Amino acid sequence: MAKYSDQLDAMFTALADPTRRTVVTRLGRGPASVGELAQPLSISLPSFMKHVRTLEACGLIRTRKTGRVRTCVLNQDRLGLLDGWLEEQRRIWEAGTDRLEQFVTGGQQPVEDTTDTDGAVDPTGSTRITDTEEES
Amino acid sequence: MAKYSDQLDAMFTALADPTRRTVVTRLGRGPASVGELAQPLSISLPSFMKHVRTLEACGLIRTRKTGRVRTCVLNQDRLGLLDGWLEEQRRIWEAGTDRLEQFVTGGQQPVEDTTDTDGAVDPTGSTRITDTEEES
DNA sequence: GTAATACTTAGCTTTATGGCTAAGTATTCG
DNA sequence: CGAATACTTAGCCATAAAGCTAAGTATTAC
Repeated sequence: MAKYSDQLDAMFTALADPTRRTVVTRLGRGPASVGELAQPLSISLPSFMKHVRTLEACGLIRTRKTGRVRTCVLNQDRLGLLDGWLEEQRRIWEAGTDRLEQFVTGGQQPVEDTTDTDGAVDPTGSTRITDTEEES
Repeated sequence: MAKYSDQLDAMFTALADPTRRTVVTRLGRGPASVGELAQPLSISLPSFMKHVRTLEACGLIRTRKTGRVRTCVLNQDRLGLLDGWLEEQRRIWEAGTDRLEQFVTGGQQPVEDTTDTDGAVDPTGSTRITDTEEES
């Protein structure tokens, strides 16, 4: 079972390259062969194939070889992994916003980690970031 | 003006690392100092600082130094860049599904490339991807 | 004023990426 | 059958990424 975190690694890494995003976008319009995909991209076929395999490895596309042609198809569902992560983040920081509101209206420390980190508290004595000066 | 595509590069690259995603998630709960963020991550401070800079460079976090402490804050809005890209993709492949339906019901080529160089279209801008589709 | 704290800067190492050429292999065309 | 087509495999290179130690530099604590 590939860990969730590893899947995100692979997904984000795959999408971090403009060539690969181009492929994803193009495949959004429908299936295409490796050659068709590579043709407009001034890149050698071997180099392009690496991108194809990267996209396939993270599950974003699926490919199938028929005769001498390999056809690529977008696996739209896979983008749900990103939606999920974004959703998760929003859920977390919305909870944080609630705490902040509670703080503003009620008067508690708005944050100060659950889980990790430790109890080291803001040395300025107030939980603010908007304070004094700047750096070099 | 940093190109939209470059911003996506930086954003996806930043999120491709589990350490950095951990930081984003942690900052979703509220601001924290560099030291607080690094402490639970068995990594040297200099190494950790690189991650902080990477996150800052892509706009996902903002930092401010007060005294000897650098505090980091999540810039939630920046995740909208990802939402935007995902939205764009969906729009494209939903149009593709329409064409496919047209194909199934009507009888045309369901696809056939529209030489694009990336989803290198600023979704906030005006340049649409158009997608002229079908000819012949 | 001396120490401890919280980063910073420098410089180095290892591994991963992205791209290329040359040389196959399997199919399909004439 | 022989040639053209559509990838594949096998190296090889240059650059970027991620981590480390050692040695600063401000700040704050004592």
